[in-house]
Amino acid sequence: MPTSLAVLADNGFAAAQAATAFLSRTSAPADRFEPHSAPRSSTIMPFIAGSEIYAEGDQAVSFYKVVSGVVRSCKFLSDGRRQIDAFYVAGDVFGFEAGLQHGLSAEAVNDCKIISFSRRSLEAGVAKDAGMAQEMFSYVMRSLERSRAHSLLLGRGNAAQKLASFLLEMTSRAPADEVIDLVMTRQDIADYLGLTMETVSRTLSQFERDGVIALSLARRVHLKNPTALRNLDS
Amino acid sequence: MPTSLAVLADNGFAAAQAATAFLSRTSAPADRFEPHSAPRSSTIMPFIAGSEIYAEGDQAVSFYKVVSGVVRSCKFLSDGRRQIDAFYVAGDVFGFEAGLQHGLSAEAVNDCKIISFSRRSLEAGVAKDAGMAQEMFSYVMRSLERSRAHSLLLGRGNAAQKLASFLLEMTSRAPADEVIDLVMTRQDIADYLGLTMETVSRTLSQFERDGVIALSLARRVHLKNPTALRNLDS
DNA sequence: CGGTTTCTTGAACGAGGTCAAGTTGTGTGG
DNA sequence: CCACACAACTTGACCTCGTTCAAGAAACCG
Repeated sequence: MPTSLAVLADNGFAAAQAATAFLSRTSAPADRFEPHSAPRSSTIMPFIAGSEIYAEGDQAVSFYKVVSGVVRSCKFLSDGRRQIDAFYVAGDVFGFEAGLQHGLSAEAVNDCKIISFSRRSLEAGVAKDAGMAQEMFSYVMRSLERSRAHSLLLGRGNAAQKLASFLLEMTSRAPADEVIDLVMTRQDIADYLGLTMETVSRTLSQFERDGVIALSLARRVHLKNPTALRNLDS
Repeated sequence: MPTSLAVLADNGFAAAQAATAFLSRTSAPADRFEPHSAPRSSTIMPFIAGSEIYAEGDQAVSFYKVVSGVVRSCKFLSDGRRQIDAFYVAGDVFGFEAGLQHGLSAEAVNDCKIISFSRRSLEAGVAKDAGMAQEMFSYVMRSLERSRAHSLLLGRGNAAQKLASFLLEMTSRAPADEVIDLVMTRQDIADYLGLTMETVSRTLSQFERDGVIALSLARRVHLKNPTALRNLDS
């Protein structure tokens, strides 16, 4: 197995496994961790909350993996609005591009650690090792699935459904069920769901009044009735 | 070059080219055609307007390429609504899945011809030939880019902006500029943009009143002022 | 603590949805 | 070739949900 993707593979993704997973099943468990040594082509970097990892239009010389913290990828519109495309948590890979430049910006939502991978060295490795291409492929397929799910979410009608989907998505990625610590602001959530901050706040308040959730802190959500959320989400 | 992707590669995508394109530039021109013989693993199939190519939940044993006509991929929601994820025209590849089953349905919008590729034979080829994996990769990257663009579109506010984006997207894929023959119904457009049929109709009428477009037939759009659309789209 | 950011809540407004006719277009059979 | 039927599209009137604008409350941080 090549070294340059060893870190990418740290959550149960040996290249050999990925080879069989290519186009067939990419649902490798994301919670298995194996020790590894960081290869030359990767660099671990800290980012403080709110700082920019890369900007729209930057040369896409690297791609990234979240070690800890949360990252948002987003686009700024000419009218000042912002659209968030995705949130990335520990284990997620982001920042691959078809073109030469990044089409979106990426920013640290809270303090986080990010591993960056040189795109050039990956390309070189890929030419030698089919397994590496397949591993990348599975990451891209996962991005594609998420992006499709996000499109579906945005197209679907009302605010309650969007927030139900959002909470369920966050739960599925959170360490514990029942309690989610949202790291992002209401504005972040709004920009992700195509709503306003106020509507997000109102809808969460309504969920609380209905006994579906409890908010011990503004960003700590207790799921009292996940089934109700799932019914909304449908 | 392996045979099983020869047809996939018919629009300027030799595997060798794709190898260099991997992760760097996938913007191969889609209008160059080279002669080829159909390999064993692919089958050309006609579909009549409205018929189903595959349904959500079907085993994803194949993926597909549009030869002629238009295909929509969509999801049916429990409340009876329908969300269209993408339209595919001649040259587009669709239907790859991370999992074992299709997450969306695909239907013929009008009469069309589709080439189907066996996923198994591709997997076998991929194990032998890195170039093939890279070629698939570039198709998936293109899907990812489109899906992201669609998310952005859906999140962005008003109906006029959505329709402007939609018309520009259709122009970019249409043979001639200035005149677009929309193949899909107003309902299809609505389900793609997260609007209602009525709003689509009203907005197009408004564009016509503003002299931005002309509608010689309901589905034939003449772009009188593309700049105005681009300004809306921003 | 005091200052600042984030979040919540209220009231009025408006874009888009809903419901309901009409109109245009298209294909089919007399 | 026309008449009829059916589907697709347009338009209008009303209503609803989410936005906007504005104020106040809560949480966070030096």
